Amino acid sequence: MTANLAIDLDRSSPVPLYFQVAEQIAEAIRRGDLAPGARLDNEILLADKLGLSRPTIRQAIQYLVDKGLLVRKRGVGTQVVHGQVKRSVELTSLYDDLRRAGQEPATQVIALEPRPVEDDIAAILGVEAGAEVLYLERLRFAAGEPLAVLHNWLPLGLAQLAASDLEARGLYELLRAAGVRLRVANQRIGARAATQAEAKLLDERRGAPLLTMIRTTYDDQGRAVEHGSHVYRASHYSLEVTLIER
Amino acid sequence: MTANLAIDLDRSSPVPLYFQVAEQIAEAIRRGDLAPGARLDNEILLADKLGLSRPTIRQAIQYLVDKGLLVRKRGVGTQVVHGQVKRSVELTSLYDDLRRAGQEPATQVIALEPRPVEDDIAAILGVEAGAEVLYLERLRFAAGEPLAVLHNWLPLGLAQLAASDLEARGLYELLRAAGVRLRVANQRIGARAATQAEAKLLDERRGAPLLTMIRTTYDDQGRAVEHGSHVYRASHYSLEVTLIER
DNA sequence: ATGAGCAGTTTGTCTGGACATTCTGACCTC
DNA sequence: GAGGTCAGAATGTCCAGACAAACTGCTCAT
Repeated sequence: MTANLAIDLDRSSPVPLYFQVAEQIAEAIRRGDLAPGARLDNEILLADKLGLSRPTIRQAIQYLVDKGLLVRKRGVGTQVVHGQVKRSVELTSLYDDLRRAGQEPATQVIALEPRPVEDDIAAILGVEAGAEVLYLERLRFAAGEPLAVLHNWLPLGLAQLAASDLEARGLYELLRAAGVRLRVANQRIGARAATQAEAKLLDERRGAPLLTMIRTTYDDQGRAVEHGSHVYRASHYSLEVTLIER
Repeated sequence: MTANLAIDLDRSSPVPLYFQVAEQIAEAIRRGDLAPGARLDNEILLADKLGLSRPTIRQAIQYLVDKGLLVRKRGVGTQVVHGQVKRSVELTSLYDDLRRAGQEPATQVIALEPRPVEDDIAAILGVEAGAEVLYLERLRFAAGEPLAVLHNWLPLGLAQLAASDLEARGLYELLRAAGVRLRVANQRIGARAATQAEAKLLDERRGAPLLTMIRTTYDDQGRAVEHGSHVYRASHYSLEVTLIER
């Protein structure tokens, strides 16, 4: 029942112990050593086996519960969730997602310039009305085909963004490299018909269904660092999300 | 800087202390007593003030960080996220969402019957191929207008679902009332054009953009308890999601 | 047979403490 | 004035233990 999984710890590593445990359990699930429905050893036994305290084990398990890989039930135990677990929801940009899927993303920068901010965007980003913000418009390709039109507004001074950088890497990756730490994002997802201009850019017919996403991202100080309004070709893209009830 | 918020605890209540703290901080944020960007007292001071231990305070704060209301930064402190925080992502059904928004939802049950399962659905639900599952098809209205067509498949025996129940309440609410504890859901969100049949049901034109959602929900034992394939009128509905980076 | 109650198991909550790591800002040196 | 250094402050990690609550399955009485 309780698979005997081997977990080795490196106490000299800077990687937290709870994280080492969590990673190795997750790996065992991915490999199939821990089948869906399998029960883990109870926390106390597990702590004993690994020479760790129970809080540390709990932290590791909680981490995986939050990611949707495990479920816990008082008086019963901890089990692996049935059904292949999809990639958990992370704060990634489309570019990262595509590259991970082996899709060879490419980007064409249409606009990259400071621009006086409109009032609604100013309110969202928390900058003064009339101030300048960086306006960015891109066309994203995957496997040689146009996939999405991306509009972004960013406060000035966050990072030095060059068009050449944006054509080689994703926006989030560049922000992270510039020391911005993304923490929270609110997204609104909808759909609408393509306008003629959008249809032309995306190689679709006017009226074709597009997936729309409006997103605002905040950093670890709670400041808005990016606002985006994007449209995707529904025929070529869909979004995946995992929800976890606490 | 650090707002002096009054938190009172009831140690005789069955509600966990960390949750009482979290709720009252969240309430202070909603009320505006804690403005966006405001810093909380540090954990040790807070623990001291409330007569709680630091781990308990940490648990309360972590809960709000996970919900996207707060951000923490080592060496600096804990701050309220800028920008009005939307309702966090919870495992709710469309029905709950609509009622919370004061939209007066209504439901018309089109089909509710056991039916031999198709192979792909069987694999998703983890039931044997050829077994029977409950098939459910509903048309959902809001404010008198058709809003979505909902298709669901459920393992038999989970709950006794009557059409009259389904017309008065949401599916998730009924499942919860029957003792099913929903924990994790995987969703895929996309868009496509309406077929003629869908257009007729939803009072749209053929080809109108629809938001699609395919969702599988698991309970606290990791078993699939519901699979749904839904389409929404994009002109009347959009989804909101909050992502948090750990 | 059937139902109620009880005991064991397991996770949930909470305490109190220790040390590590990271960030900020002030100070000092060159 | 520029740059590096260091101390203080805050969160991050980890430990050891205690009691509470919920679930399961067994036992016992009816």
